[in-house]
Amino acid sequence: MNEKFFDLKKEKQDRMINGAMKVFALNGFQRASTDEMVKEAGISKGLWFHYFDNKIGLYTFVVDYAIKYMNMELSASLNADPSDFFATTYGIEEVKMLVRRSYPYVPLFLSSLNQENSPEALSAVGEYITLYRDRIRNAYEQVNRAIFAPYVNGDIFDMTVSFTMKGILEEEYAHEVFDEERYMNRIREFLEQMRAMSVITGESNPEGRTE
Amino acid sequence: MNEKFFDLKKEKQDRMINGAMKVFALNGFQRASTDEMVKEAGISKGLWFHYFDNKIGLYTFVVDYAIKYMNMELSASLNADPSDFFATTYGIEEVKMLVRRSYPYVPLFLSSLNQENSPEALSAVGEYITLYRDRIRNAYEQVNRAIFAPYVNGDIFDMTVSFTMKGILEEEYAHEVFDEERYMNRIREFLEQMRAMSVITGESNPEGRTE
Amino acid sequence: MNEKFFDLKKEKQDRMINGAMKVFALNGFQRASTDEMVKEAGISKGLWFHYFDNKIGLYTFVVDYAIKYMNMELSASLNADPSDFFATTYGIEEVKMLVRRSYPYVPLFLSSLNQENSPEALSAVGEYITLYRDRIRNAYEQVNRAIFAPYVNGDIFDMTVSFTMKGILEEEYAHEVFDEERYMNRIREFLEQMRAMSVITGESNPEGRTE
Amino acid sequence: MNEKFFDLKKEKQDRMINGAMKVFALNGFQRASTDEMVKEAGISKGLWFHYFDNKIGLYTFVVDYAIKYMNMELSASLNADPSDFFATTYGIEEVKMLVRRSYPYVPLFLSSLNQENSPEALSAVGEYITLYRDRIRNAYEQVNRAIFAPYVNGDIFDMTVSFTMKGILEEEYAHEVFDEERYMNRIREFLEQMRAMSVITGESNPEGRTE
DNA sequence: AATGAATGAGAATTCATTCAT
DNA sequence: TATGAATGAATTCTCATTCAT
Repeated sequence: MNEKFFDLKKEKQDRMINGAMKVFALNGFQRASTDEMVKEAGISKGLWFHYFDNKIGLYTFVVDYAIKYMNMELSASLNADPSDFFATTYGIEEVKMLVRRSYPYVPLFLSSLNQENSPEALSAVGEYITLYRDRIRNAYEQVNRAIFAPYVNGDIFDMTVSFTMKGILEEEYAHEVFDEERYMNRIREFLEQMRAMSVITGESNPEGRTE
Repeated sequence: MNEKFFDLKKEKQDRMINGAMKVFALNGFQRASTDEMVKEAGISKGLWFHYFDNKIGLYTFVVDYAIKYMNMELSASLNADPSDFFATTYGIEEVKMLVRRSYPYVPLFLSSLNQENSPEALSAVGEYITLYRDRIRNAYEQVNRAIFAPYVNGDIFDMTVSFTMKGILEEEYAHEVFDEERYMNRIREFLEQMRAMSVITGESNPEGRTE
Repeated sequence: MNEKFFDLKKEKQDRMINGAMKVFALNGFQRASTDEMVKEAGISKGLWFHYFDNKIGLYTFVVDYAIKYMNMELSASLNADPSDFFATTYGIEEVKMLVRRSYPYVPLFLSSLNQENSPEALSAVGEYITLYRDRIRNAYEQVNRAIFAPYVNGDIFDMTVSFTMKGILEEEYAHEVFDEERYMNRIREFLEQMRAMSVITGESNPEGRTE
Repeated sequence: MNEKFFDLKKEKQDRMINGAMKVFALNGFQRASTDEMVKEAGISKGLWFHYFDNKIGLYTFVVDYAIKYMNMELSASLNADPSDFFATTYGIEEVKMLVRRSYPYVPLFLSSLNQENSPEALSAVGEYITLYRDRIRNAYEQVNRAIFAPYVNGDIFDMTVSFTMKGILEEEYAHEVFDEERYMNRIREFLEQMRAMSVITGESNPEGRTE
């Protein structure tokens, strides 16, 4: 990409980033149409290719940007009790909602990366995704897993939570408009049920910030 | 479509169906390329359009076929304890694996229908999908939900199970080759943990066929 | 072409000839569709190519056939006063209607040859058309042109008659069904007016058979 | 169509219009090949579809253009004695030759519209053709038909003239190059003979501008 | 002789990318 | 910097022709 992109007015940069992210998130790499992105961003096609050599270059940039921004906000704004699994999980979703204010499609876009199956896109993007996964893993590092009942396998539990939340996110994004409150309610209810099912009675951390 | 398709040798029919299903499942309706399907099936492009008028016609046919076949096998081969949630769920996955023997991409294809976002594809296919959802709902009708702990909300629980299993399925299909044993192991472990977390102690149906 | 065509039952031969002629007449050489011809004739595509090597071969055969048949009927059934221009002209149209009974599209097909602009078709067919033109010219050989007023140039007059009759023919064929009576009425009225305009007063052959 | 077409250099617009008109005129709507038009116009296929959404869109545009241009020139440059049938007819042909200087295929194209038999093309184009027919009819409104001999039926006469002139036009366009002088000579000779045959002796308007 | 399944070159159309202005 | 006209390879679909049965 052309570094001069960053000399553009922030507002224009963001229009371009949001346009690209939206179209990529909704269609995947291959099916995403340059014309549509350009229309979303309100700029010309020529300019697009002036800053980003080609579609894969733009994709790479946007992946990088989304992940760096998300990771940054995780570091800046995630302030849940780091020892509590559910508070942490809920807090991460809160951060996603925060990010949505500036970049409405970052959460869906990050989620869509898992389904990407264009080999070209995958090979261009693998290392960035690792950055995000590591950051998330890091957020869970101080989680106290002693609260869980003995029959709870951590890996399976984590997988259950992450697949389900991914499903909820995608369902909510499929609506005409994304209803943030409704989304957070669904997440909260889900997490509460998961806590009730997994935490040893009497120890179920009552201060867990999931509400 | 041209009804003479059914006069073809079964093996050729299946090559065509599998080719179409694979490419549709992996790419979605729009991005799926006729050329690729044709190559997968080892036939000529012309023949494709001899039997199916156009891409959407083929898609409709394949959706119909996948769902009818899956529903048929559910009726013929699902013989788990119908009152046990986990046995039923596991049994359905066993049926999917059975279907895979003849049509390797039916499970992924059915799962992919949820993500389809081409309006053309959706409007052509809506009613068929309902048939499948109804059949699945029907399988759960006799499930005894009294075994669940009072803090277990049925809708949230079902959603958790279905999103997670969808996730596992897609992850396994993303591997070079689909390892059936590994897939069923993951499903079993997951369901066992869900049972352990949700069923009232002492009633946890010890005969539940999830192994 | 394959001479064995003539061993087929006459009725089948004619179905094939009529089917081809109709589709060629209505669409021209290039646009004429093999499928349509085959459907019109009620036979299989394979058989078509069994008797006629390819489209141009069939076209050549049909042109040849139409012209030979038309010329034969001109010789057999044209019995107007050969010295009278209008009687002869009208008589030729009567022969066309006669031919229509067996081969409904011969008249239109012959007329369409003038508009053919596919180079391939033209080069394959030139000599046959000459046969027809010569036969028509021959029919006019004994016409007495002394009856025409001095300001009537024969070439221009002939051209006027032939272009106008071609136009009428095509207009009538454009109707849902070809109305023979109506067609012959239009021809008669036209020829009568032409006679009134061109023949020297007082000599206007009152027995001229144009009705 | 894309209105920006009109921002192109006039010369390029005309190359595109002429290319399309030529290929449509010679082949009819269906058989007309985009590749051929593109080659005629010396531009790329992509550009074609950048300005005109699809083949029928281009066809509609070209019909509209040809008719508006022809009607405009009829209003601007037809200055024959409006009461004289032959002068008016000849004048219209002069206007066609004038139009040919800018758009060589307009006359043939307009003539070809009568033979169009693609339903798609016909339904897209019906109203435009009416505009042209009305304009022509309008040109004949002041014609004095009292000069004609009593045996001359106006409808049959008009039909004779129009079919014959259509025939001459198409014959001349069938030559390698269109010889304007030769064409106008044929038209003049034809009209003179028609006048001699139809106008009452002694009144034959001697100033009629057909020479 | 007869069928129609099968083929592949060619048609219209889309879309990432380039380039003159 | 910014535009959008221009390109051509790829895509969906058609059709004359071939070939196994």
